[in-house]
Amino acid sequence: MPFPETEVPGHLQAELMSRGLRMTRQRRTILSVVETAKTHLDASQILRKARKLDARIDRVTVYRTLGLLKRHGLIDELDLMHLQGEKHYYERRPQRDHVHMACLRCGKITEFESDLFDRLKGQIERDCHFHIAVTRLEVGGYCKGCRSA
Amino acid sequence: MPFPETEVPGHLQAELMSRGLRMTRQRRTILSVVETAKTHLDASQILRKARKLDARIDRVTVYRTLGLLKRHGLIDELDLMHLQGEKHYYERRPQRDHVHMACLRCGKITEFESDLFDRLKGQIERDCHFHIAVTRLEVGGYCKGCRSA
DNA sequence: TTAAGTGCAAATATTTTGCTGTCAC
DNA sequence: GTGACAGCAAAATATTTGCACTTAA
Repeated sequence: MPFPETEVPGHLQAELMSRGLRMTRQRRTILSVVETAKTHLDASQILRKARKLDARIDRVTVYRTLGLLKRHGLIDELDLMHLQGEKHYYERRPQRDHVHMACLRCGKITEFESDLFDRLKGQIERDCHFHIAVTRLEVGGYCKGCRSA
Repeated sequence: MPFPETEVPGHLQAELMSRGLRMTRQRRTILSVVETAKTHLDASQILRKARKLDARIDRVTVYRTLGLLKRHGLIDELDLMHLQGEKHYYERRPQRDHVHMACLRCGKITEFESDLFDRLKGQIERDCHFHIAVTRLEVGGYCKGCRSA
């Protein structure tokens, strides 16, 4: 397999169709925006990018499609420590959960994967008898550049 | 010392005063609500409880006081996986960070402290050269009771 | 005394809902 | 053909801001 499962282009579309959901013109457009995003986008940014591909897309449809993807566990919702208002950001669900670090000074978002995080999740499942469906680990602080500045 | 630092009654008030902030009747009331809360409260719940102690408190003052406590690192803001809408919940900053587990079925919130979490934070600080100011680890899933039901 | 804080009203931001018409299957 | 979906308008929810009045220090 040339790409990891979640990075195959059209993966989201294939997942939704395999669940018997209808693939509309609008959904295809929104999914492609989410799939090709290089940063964490909020609903308004997704709407703007989707409209560049197809002007006939309503804001509500973006919200409904994001809700759909969320409910099916295909994307994760982030707050990024509410660095800029109360909006939510979205990313394709990764194979491996990661930490989101938000610099409180420059606003930069960094991601970090860690065995300790994987082990912590295992510990939670075992010790708390809690079946984890989704995780969100965000830390706010100061990045390397901003610490020394 | 009879109580851990953050649980001393009046701790929040003492902290704010030591930082040269004015202690108004309204602030005292709101601080006491936050300090004595037994569960995670949102702004509206805090307002309601504060008004039982003193009817002359405005919703805006609650928001401003919560913002103040947040900026001074005296309380933490939680989303609790947005289980009920987009409101935020607040808790006194604990001595030791913990995981918040939110059951997606029954809505129960559980807290869990873990050495692995402490170690993960240490790893982030070292490996990413990131100085952590605040953390938020929330996991959504199914609690023991709901898994077996 | 006076700068910080409060209350009120209004604004802003984000997301959701009701309903009618449209389109994927 | 029909039930799922989209668009539009409006509502709901949560929070913030401007400004005149009040009060802690």
